[in-house]
Amino acid sequence: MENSLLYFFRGNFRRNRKLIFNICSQLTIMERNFTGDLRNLPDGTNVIIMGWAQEIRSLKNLVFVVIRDSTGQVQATFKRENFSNMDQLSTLSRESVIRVEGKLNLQSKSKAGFEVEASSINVINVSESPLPLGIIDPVEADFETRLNNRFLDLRKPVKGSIFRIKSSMLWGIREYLHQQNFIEVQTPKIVAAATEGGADLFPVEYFEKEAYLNQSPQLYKEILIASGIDRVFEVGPAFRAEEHNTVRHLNEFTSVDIEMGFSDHHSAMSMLENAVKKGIENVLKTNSSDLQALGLKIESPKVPFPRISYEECRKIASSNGVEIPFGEDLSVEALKFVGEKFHDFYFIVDWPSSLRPFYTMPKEEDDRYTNSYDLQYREKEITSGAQRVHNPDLLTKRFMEKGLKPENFEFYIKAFRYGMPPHAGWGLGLERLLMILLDLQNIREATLFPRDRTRIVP
RNA sequence: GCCCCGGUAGUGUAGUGGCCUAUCAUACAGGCCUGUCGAGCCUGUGACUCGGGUUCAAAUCCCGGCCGGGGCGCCA
Repeated sequence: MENSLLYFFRGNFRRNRKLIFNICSQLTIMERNFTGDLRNLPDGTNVIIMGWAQEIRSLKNLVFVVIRDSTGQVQATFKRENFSNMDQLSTLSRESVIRVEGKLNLQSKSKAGFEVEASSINVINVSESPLPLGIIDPVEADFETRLNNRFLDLRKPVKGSIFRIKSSMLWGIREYLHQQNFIEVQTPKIVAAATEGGADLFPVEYFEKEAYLNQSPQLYKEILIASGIDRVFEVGPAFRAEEHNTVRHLNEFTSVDIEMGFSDHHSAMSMLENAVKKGIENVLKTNSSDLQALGLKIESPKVPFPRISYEECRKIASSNGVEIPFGEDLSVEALKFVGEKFHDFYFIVDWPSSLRPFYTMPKEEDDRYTNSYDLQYREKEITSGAQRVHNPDLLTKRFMEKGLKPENFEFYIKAFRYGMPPHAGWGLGLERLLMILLDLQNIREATLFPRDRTRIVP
């Protein structure tokens, strides 16, 4: 890897020796101004802008170049009277990386009200043309074209906003969990056993053994409860080999998981609604310009979120003419009726045992139901959680009821035999939450490089 | 896994058997224009997913492949 990089530089060096000398000296000696800071500098300041040539408009004695960097954009004006090398600009292509030096003009006639009166330009790296995808073209490309050229797609400021928001939302959630004495952990993604059965796992060749990509950190975070760490959370990839083809499923997504010892589903739900609230509040605090760019007005959700039982949902569906037999999952159609009644966030609690995995704690008073919950936003499921079974005998029984062989999970059950506290937790789909927060129509919009039924490149 | 739909210049589209030498916009190349800012005007380059079939004639109809989109199921 390092060698190939070296050869790349050597090759380029030979071809563009002069250019590289030029760039290196500039990058190290000179400071760089961000376009987002220009407004606050004194008029006439000498500035250096580095970024992409977003737009080039040339008139006879005048060329305008709009430069975009990570903080915004600015127009650089080249006048024949104070810029000798106008011919240099005729070859400039859109999206080339450039460095422009000039004087800041805060009284400019441009619409932005400020511009840079350019005195020099260096083309640091040329962009080929035509572009596979226009950054500022009035026609929006198909999503497939955009994903195939994702690095260009992400140059559009609104696309960047999505991922800045994703980052601060996660930051807010992390901060909250830290305050609540959780520690962040990393568990294996290459595993031997299925979490909840073997159907939807990606097999991987692991030397002489068969292994899988983990669909959830569930078993490992429970084992950590037996380790005495007590409160853990993990942010990591989860892999599902389901052949779904929808706007809200990915085959690789980011799961935010927590598990807490000496705890039940009620305190886990409280932790969840507060984590979501803090994540959103951190977005409100840090991303006002991104939200503005996306044309969104968002409010912090009120906690606690409503709790609605599975049985109530069935009744709501039934009163709208949709019958869900006991023990069957609530269909999208049914959830739409529930979502009409409880918009925004709400919990569906007390799911039947038949719909929940083996590790879910049955209700003491009626074991047809469980101490489980889903966090919903209208008809969309964001999070699934529950109090877990902590008694090893009950756990073994539940394995068998689900048609799973307890001996395949010996490494897991063993952790329950030597003192396992009662515990509860949840797993939250980060992209789903972002999708809901930003009203994105496709979960792939909330993913830099989505992995779906057919896409593994780029 | 099931059902429905689509594939035309770099990008996005119009075109449902002959009027297609394939529309329009944008991008791209060249030219004009002293301040543009969705700049404007002129000129130019550039495309029917692949294979087979039907027909005097196929972008258009039929079959298959490949690629993609949407819905459901399942899930986060």
